[in-house]
Amino acid sequence: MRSVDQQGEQRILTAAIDLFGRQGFDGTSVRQLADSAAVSPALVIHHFGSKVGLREACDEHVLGFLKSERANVLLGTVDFDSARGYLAEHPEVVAMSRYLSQALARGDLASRQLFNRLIDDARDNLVLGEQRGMIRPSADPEARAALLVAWSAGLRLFGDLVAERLGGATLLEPAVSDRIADVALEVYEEGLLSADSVRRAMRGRADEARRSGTGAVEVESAP
Amino acid sequence: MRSVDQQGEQRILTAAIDLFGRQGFDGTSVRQLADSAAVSPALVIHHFGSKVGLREACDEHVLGFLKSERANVLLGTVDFDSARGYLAEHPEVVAMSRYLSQALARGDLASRQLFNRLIDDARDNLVLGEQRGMIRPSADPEARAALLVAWSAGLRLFGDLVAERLGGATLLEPAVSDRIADVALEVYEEGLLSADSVRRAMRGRADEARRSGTGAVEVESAP
DNA sequence: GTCTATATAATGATAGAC
DNA sequence: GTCTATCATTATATAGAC
Repeated sequence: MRSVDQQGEQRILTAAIDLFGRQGFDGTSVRQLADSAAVSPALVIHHFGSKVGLREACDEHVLGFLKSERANVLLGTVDFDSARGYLAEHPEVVAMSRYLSQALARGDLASRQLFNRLIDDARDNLVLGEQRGMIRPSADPEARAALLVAWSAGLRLFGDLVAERLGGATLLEPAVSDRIADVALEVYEEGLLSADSVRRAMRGRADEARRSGTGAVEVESAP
Repeated sequence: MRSVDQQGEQRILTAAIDLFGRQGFDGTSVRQLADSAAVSPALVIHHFGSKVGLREACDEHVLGFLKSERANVLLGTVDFDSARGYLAEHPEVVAMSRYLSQALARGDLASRQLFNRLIDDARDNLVLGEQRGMIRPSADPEARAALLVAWSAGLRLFGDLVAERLGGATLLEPAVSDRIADVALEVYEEGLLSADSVRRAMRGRADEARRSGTGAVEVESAP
């Protein structure tokens, strides 16, 4: 009956995830959405009640995918090689990844829930990794999970700018993702600070925490 | 003459950096801007030509501060202790930091320039750190700088959500920033992956890069 | 420099036919 | 389910007085 081609409601949802993800919620009008889905503006409202209702439907759809088995592709992985193959065959997931970043950047209630869910998953995965001996234990697993999720979300959000800087168009290009994966592994394997610097910082933190920073480790891009 | 109190133009600019940073460009109307600056909407247009013109003026203002000597406070530092004191005395810098994140998230031309400038600074600082023996050398300094800037921007952008998760309101609260600084140092000092895991990954990368990910290091929040 | 008043365009949403 | 036509609101921007 209706299974051969996408019907209006589904097309609208797909277009919304794409456009909201690329232009933001405010930057996308109902008319633009309707054009992109090849329907009338009225149909958008008819199916989803309002523009906000449509956004909520998008949230649910992406959140539903996050709970699926292939969510790790969207959530981020060191294993770019396997992710690339999957994403090449499932372009709609790329759009969901963009949408996810935009949703997080919004800072509203839905994004707060989303962010907390990501931290939950990250913490659980990290604890699991600790138990398996793959991840170094942390003195503050909750804070570490939160930090890594924020970092990860930043890379996802600014992925195109990173890619552009490295001479590519998107983070998913092998030429770009290989370089990023390599330097990420550098940090994840060995850290960023030299052994000397670490020793100095340790001393500084323990003994001179109240001194106003002269001589402390300062480097852009640290938090 | 006009130095005692801020005149309209300056008040508008200050209000714009604040509101654009907290609500985004699209989410802030000229009327709201005018109210916040206690002027008429027409004066906003008179001084800056258009709403976009006002945004460009904000970009320039923040970019100008980035070139100043205290830019490291805004750009990020491991040394939260010294940053806190400065920020407490210069609340307008907090607003600029928010604005910076929003500007980067926009993804337009200005944000691209901004992002590239941040990477330039980061790369230079990292190279300097390498020469001083404080930073581990990287096989790909350009990519590492880009990655760290994206991470840093993510933490800045999602700082409030991170803080909320850790029971605070903002990243600048000592109760929050201490925990984040500690776990960031964990990663920067020792890395994230255990020695075992590193050995396994090295083998996997070298020999089995084409195998579709089974057994590879996978953890949410990795890039 | 700053205001009031207003023009003009775009937006989200509705009514009602098919 | 889907459309055309339209409403009410809000947006940016302008004109011209002070």
